[in-house]
Amino acid sequence: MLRLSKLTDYATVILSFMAREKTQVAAMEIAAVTGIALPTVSKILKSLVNAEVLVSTRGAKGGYALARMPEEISVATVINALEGPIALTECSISHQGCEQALGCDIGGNWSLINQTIHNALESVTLADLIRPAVLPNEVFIPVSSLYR
Amino acid sequence: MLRLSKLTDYATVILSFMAREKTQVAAMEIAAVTGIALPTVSKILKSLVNAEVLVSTRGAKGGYALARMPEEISVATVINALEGPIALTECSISHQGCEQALGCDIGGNWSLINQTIHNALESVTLADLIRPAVLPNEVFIPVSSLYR
DNA sequence: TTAAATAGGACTAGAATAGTCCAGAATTAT
DNA sequence: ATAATTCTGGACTATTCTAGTCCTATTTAA
Ligand code: FES
Ligand code: FES
Repeated sequence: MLRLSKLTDYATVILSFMAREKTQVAAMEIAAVTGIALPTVSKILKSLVNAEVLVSTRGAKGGYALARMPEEISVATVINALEGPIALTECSISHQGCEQALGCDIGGNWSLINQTIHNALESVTLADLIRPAVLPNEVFIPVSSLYR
Repeated sequence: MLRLSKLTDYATVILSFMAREKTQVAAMEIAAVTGIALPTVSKILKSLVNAEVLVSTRGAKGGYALARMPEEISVATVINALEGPIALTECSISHQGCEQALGCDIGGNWSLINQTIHNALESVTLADLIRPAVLPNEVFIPVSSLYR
């Protein structure tokens, strides 16, 4: 289904909240507001700090805050923080030693696809996500999916 | 990591082979050529038939063949066949009843992202995959060649 | 009728994800 | 100082998803 992991999804929710909040907030507060369990929130925040998307302050009155402006935090960065490098195929990452299948000599054009997708994700920022919604009218849902 | 499932990867390998072959081939033959185990090949082919990417002929001398020209089979279609609808977030699919997190009111702009990615995958066909390779960004130049 | 294929679906094992928990370190408040 | 608060790092478990296998039925050719 080419989906984002749940954790990444949560991350965008959390970050959206933080982008609106603008002030430093504690993990517990985020958990309360979003309805995501504290340990899970905590885990996500830790990943985001490691990826330098957030900065943290320890101790009483501590908490988390965005490391940069929402305009400068791309969706690609967030996905990267939670799920590692964005790439569709193995060979796109390692670029060597991929022996998925003996008869495979695809290689080339996949990286073009990967690049395209990466660009798409890189071009959307947190700021875009919290904007009222540009709404591209209709979302296309394949008929076949309705019958599963 | 936003990756394709292994099965989908296999599918592209198999389809690439079939696109070159052009004639009807049996599952066993494909298994032999690609090095993928027969039951697995079989499973994938069945999915592709259901998605109408392939047509099958039963009985002795039966086998599989592309249902359309390689130019008319998009990567999006293939992914769809193996993994279901392409969408990054839950709400993009059901468009209702997504209660991932209480505080979430993202919605809108994600579908823009989804749409972009879907377009990217829709615009690449089987024919593109088997083309010698347009080779974008990184091109590997053997060090040895630099000294000639 | 027999052999060669695909069709469909059940099933198992393994891997990845989601989620929890705890002991430790840093900071502030008392 | 001491206590309370809050993040840190990693281990751990449970659950879900994926990959892969296998079996039985059906179709077709010879
Ligand atoms: S999938 Fe990596 S070489 Fe084909
Ligand atoms: S992720 Fe679905 S509503 Fe927010």
